[in-house]
Amino acid sequence: MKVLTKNTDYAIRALLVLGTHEGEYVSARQISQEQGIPYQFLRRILQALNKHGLTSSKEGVQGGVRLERYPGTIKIREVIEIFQGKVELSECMFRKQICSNRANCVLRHEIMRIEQVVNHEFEQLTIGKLLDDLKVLQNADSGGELQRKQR
Amino acid sequence: MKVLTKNTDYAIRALLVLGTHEGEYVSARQISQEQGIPYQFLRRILQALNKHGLTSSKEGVQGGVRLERYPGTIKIREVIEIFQGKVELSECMFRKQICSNRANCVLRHEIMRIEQVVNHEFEQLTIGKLLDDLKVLQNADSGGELQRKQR
DNA sequence: CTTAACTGATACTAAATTGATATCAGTATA
DNA sequence: TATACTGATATCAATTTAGTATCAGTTAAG
Repeated sequence: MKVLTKNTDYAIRALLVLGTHEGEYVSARQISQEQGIPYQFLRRILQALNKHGLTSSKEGVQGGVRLERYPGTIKIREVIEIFQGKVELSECMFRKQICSNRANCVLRHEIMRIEQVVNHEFEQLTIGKLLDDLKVLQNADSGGELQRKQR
Repeated sequence: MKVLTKNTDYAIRALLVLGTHEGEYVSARQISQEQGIPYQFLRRILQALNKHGLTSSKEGVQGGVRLERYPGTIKIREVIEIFQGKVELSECMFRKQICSNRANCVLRHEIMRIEQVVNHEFEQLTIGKLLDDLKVLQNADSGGELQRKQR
């Protein structure tokens, strides 16, 4: 049971790359190469991030994509919702159906509580937080793909 | 993004029905009707629960399925794992790949922390807990499918 | 001792989702 | 004006999900 899809995965990684180049345009090609993300797949992901205002783009030579918001304000929850919709543990039965059955009500209550716990975690985690963690790692050890690209 | 599939959903509901008839065999047909679960689909689910020892079955007339464990010991996490495998937020990249990329390491660390939070919740929640909640509801209000069947 | 109510075990199908690729048009810079 | 870019889609294969169907065997009840 895999909760996060490739879309979300790649989006987060792309945002991390952009976060290490704040203010600069970075091309899809470069992100693709740095992170090993299939180019065309990544392009669609970046277009979605653009549409949702997380990033903006510049066409033409020397164009690319850049962050439009401070990394600390970009919640992982948002990213997940762009590509996978709202996190719901069991949407069909517990949410959409009229709760005609007490068993469903019970389940719904507990399930929704867990749902809130999960959402809270994804709400607290931001691209900024991940970038901070990255910096700590880079100071402790000089390896790492993102850092090398900063040279 | 729906985390729990129908398999898990139906399995939990079937276990709740069985929990209200502890020790007795209940037929797939009856559970199907009570909970509105497609009969053949439910049969496969019950066979899986049998194979994993949560229930046992008796063939022939007056046969059916019954709980083999105390409801309080049946964790929702187990049920999920039977039908959806282990809860992993992002298995492919963060877990299976060698962590050659610092960004992945960072993600993995945070993702695994959240993963633990989620797993802890599903570990704490048991069929017994849900049955207790059910009883509280039934004492407060005489509606409810499961209760009616107990007459 | 036969019928009917059951489970065991699978095989099959349709639809949705996921991951990935391809194409063509337009834009900006060197 | 060639080239390095994005915008916008269209298409595709593999997998997963939800659901259906079938046939064989078992047991209780009449």
